[in-house]
Amino acid sequence: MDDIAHLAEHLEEITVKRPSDLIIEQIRSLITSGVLNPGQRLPSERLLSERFGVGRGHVREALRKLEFYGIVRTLPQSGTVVERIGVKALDGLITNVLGLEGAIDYKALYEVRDMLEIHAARLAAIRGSRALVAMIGRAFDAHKATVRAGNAGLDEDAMFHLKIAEASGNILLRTLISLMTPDIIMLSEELDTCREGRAEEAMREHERILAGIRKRDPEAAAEAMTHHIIQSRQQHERLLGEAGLSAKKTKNMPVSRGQAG
Amino acid sequence: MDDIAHLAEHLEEITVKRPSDLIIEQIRSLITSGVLNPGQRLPSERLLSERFGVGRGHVREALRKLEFYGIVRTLPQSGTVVERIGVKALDGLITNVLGLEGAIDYKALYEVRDMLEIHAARLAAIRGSRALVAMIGRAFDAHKATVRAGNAGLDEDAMFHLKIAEASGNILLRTLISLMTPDIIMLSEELDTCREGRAEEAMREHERILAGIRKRDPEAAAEAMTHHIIQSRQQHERLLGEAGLSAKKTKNMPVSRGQAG
DNA sequence: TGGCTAAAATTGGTTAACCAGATACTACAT
DNA sequence: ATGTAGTATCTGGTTAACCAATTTTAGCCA
Repeated sequence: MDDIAHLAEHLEEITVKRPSDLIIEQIRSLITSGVLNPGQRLPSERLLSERFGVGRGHVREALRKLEFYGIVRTLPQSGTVVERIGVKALDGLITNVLGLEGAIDYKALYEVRDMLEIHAARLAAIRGSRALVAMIGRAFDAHKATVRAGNAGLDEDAMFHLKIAEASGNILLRTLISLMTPDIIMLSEELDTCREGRAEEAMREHERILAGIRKRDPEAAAEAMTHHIIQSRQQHERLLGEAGLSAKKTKNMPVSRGQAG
Repeated sequence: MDDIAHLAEHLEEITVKRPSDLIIEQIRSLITSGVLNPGQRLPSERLLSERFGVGRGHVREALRKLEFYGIVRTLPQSGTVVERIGVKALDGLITNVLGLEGAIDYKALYEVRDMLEIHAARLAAIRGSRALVAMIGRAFDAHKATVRAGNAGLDEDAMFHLKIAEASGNILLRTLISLMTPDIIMLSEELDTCREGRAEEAMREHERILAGIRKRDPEAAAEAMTHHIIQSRQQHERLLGEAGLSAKKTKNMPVSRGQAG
């Protein structure tokens, strides 16, 4: 049995490249080699699938991915065309698409999220409608009640942030914050970040953010959100350190997942 | 014929709801009504498809979408489970998923992009590796050469920004900037933003950004990027105004497109 | 009774066949 | 020669059937 254990040491992890990624690579080389030019129509899905010796589903998946990143455009019953973008940019973009290996480390996630949340608070103070600000207020009340009842209130905490994102009036901002929310919630749960009165603390920080938005004071709201986020982050980093997970990766971030596993 | 013209006035635009979105709504009501709890397994794809009277493909598309937004998780040959997140947050997240109607207006796109690009420049100055900073330099040289040759150089311009995003060392940031790049390029092309020496101007602004990154001066880099972006934006807004397209929408932003049309 | 094994049913993954709409082509009338 | 109607073909969209891995369950043995 020791032989096997010894053998195992030599087994390197193999990366099973997805069929769709291989197809994307092929399409990239078609573009960079000049066989396929911007604005031009790609071969039909059927042709591509039989040429690659794989089901049409995989070809479709690859095309959806490229369409998602704005590299091609599929017209129903007509065909798929390469966007009219310079070849260098196309090459760079496709490289990025293929570059999203696995998961994203939390440090990266937090960095982006912080930026977005702070700006969302600012925008909510500037242009959040009366109704949406009232929604934020209700979300805060729900959070407060849950925390006062002795619960962690992660659920309500997240809703508070989502409502602010909604009130920002920027649908893209809202969507991106929405995308990151599940990971934040699950990590918080895993680390039990709400221990030792942190839930109560977070609630009070929320109160300041809400006050800033209600006063229509963008900088106050942004400052309060910055403070809240710094506090949360310190707590997370401390707990990640305790658990020895300083470089922990997410499992859920969308950009890391192929759209069809 | 006047009758027909008159009739046309009364024809309201109908929204053809995607099958996948209808399925998502059903799943949401299963969750909010308590029939389906967080952590629990969804019915099989087969059951859902025959229950909804639609092909399994549509069910799969709906599940991919929900998985993309971190709401469910599909395990191969095993089943799909709802993430262990509070019901309120799940409801809010699904609402957001369904809320992404059509396209995104450019104002929203620019707001988010600006935030991200400025921070990317800052991070690139702080932690961009020597090799990556050199890549930014080469991208700048290529842009400069193209502009000096009298071309718009949109392609090379985009590459410069992408390289900075790469040097930021934040893969998520890089991905998000990458996502927005095609729309920016296509709008710039459409508006012919590089007219009247704007290309040369942009190139000089790039030069300042590059200098900041090379000096490892984060704030200088961020400031230069801010200046560059303000200039670009003013140009864009002016031209959008001229063309009477002040509320123009994108056609490509990923979050607005279902992953599988 | 408890634990193990093997077979059957269920799962998502994959492929192939079919459908309706868009396109390109051809024949015909002008 | 040219514009046009009709048809054949090709496109992506959709569905259904098949496959392999997993899970469950029934049966057996200690």
